[in-house]
Amino acid sequence: MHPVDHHRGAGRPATALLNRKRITDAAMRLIRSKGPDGLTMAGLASALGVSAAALYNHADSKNMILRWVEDRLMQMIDVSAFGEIDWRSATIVWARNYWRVMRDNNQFVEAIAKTPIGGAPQTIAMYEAVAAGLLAGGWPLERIVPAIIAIESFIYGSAFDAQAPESLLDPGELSADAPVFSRAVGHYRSADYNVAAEHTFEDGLAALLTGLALSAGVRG
Amino acid sequence: MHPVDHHRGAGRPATALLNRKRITDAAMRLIRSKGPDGLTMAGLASALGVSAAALYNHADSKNMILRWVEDRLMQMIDVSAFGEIDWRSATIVWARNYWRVMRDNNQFVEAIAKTPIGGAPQTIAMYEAVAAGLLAGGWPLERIVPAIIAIESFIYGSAFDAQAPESLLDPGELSADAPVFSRAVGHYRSADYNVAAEHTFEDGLAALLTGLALSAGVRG
DNA sequence: TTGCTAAATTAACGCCGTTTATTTTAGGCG
DNA sequence: CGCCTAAAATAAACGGCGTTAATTTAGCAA
Repeated sequence: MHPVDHHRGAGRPATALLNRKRITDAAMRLIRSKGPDGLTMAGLASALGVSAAALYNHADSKNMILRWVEDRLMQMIDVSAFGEIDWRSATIVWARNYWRVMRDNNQFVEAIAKTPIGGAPQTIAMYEAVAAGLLAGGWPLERIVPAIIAIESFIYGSAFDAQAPESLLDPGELSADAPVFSRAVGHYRSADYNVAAEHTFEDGLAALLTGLALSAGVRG
Repeated sequence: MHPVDHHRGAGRPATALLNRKRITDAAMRLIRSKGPDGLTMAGLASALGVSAAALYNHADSKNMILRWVEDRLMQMIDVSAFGEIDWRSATIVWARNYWRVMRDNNQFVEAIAKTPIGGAPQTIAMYEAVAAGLLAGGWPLERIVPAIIAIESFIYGSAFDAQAPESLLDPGELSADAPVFSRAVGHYRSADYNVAAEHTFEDGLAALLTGLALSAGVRG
C-alpha cells in the first residue's frame, strides 16, 4: 500500500532511524569496506538510508563519530593485567594487546590518526588503568604520561609498519639507486611477516621499557 | 610606469615564477606558520603570488608537494657516520639526528603522516646508507629491514613524547572517572621535558640496539 | 615565419563537512 | 483532550578544498 516505498518526506519519523550504535556500526562497516578515506558523511548517511544532515542531530561533527569508532577499538584492548602482575609484565601484556588490535584494524587506525585527539570514555578508562598500574608499580607521577605517550607512539609505529611491507617499495624502481636496501627489502618480504613483525615489536618494546624505567628511576 | 603594479594577466611570463625549490620553500613556510592543516593549494599559490592552477604546471598533486617536503626533511638527517665508525656508534648518531629533526619539525611530520606514503629519493637514500652500514657491520640481510623499522618506530615514538601535546586533555572533565590519570596529566604539564625526553631517547635507543643485535646474532 | 611547448590566468567542476530553514512526530502538562 | 516544546528527519544551500579545462602569452627551434 505504501506508494513508492522508498522516499520518506521531511519530518520526524514515528520511530527514530538513528542512534549512536547504528551510526558507529555503519561507520566501521564503511571504513572496513572502503578504506580509511571511505568514510564520508554523505556515504555514511546513504548507508543508513538517511540524509547527511540527519547525522548532525546525533553527532556534532565527523570527528565525534570517529571518536566513537576509536572508543570501540579501545574497548577491545585488555588492561586487566594491571593490578594482577608486576608493572613491567602488565605493561607488556597491555601493549601487546594494543598492538594486535591496531594491527588487525589498521584501516581504523589510519582514519583515527588523521583526527585531532579527543578523550573518549573508553580511551580515558584505558589510560586510567595503565596510569594506576604504573603508579602502583612505583612510577613517579610526572613520568607516567610521557611513558604512556612513548609506548603508544611506538605501538602505532610498529603496527603501521607491520602492515606496510606491501606498500613499502617497488623493488624495480629503486634497485639502481639503493642496491643494498632493495635486497634487504626482498629478504624481508619473503619471510613470514606476522611472526617477524611480532618479534620486532616484542624486542623493541622490551628495550623501550628498559630505557623508560631507567630514566624514570624505576626498577623492573 | 606599470599601471596598477599588481595584477598580471594570463599568459606565460618572461621569467618563470615557480620552480620546485620555491614551491617547497613556500610550502614549508606555510606549514610552519599555520600548522599541519595550513597548507592548501590556494594558500600556497597566493603566498607565491600566483594562481592555484599554476602549481599544477610543476606538481602533479598536493601529495607530490608533500613528498618534496618530506624529502627536504630527510635530507637534513646526517647519515655520514656510516662507513666511518662501527655500526652501533653510527646508528646512534644517525638515530639521534633523525630524532632531533622529527622533534624540531613536528608540524611537518604531522602533515606528511596524513598522506599516502611514497618513497621520495632522499628517503630511499637514507635507508640505503643505513642498510649498507648495517650490512658492513655484519648484519644478516633479512634482519636489516626489521631492525630499521623498530628503530624508526622508536624514534617516532620518542619524538612524539618530546613535544608536549598541549591539547591532551581537559583535567576538569575527567578527574571523576580517571583520578590517577588526571593527576598524572597535571604533573606532566608542569615539568621540563626537553632534557628528560632526550635522556629517555638515548637510554631507550641503547637498550633497543642491544636487544636487536642480540636477536639478530650480531655483536656490537 | 611558423609552429610547438612551457608557464601563467580565468573559470569551472565535483566532493566534502557543515549550517539553516522547514516539516513532522512524540511526549509531557494544563 | 488539546497544546506546546523538543526531537528527528528532509531539503537546500554554503564555503572551502583539490583538481581540471580552456585560454593566453612567451621563448625557442626548424
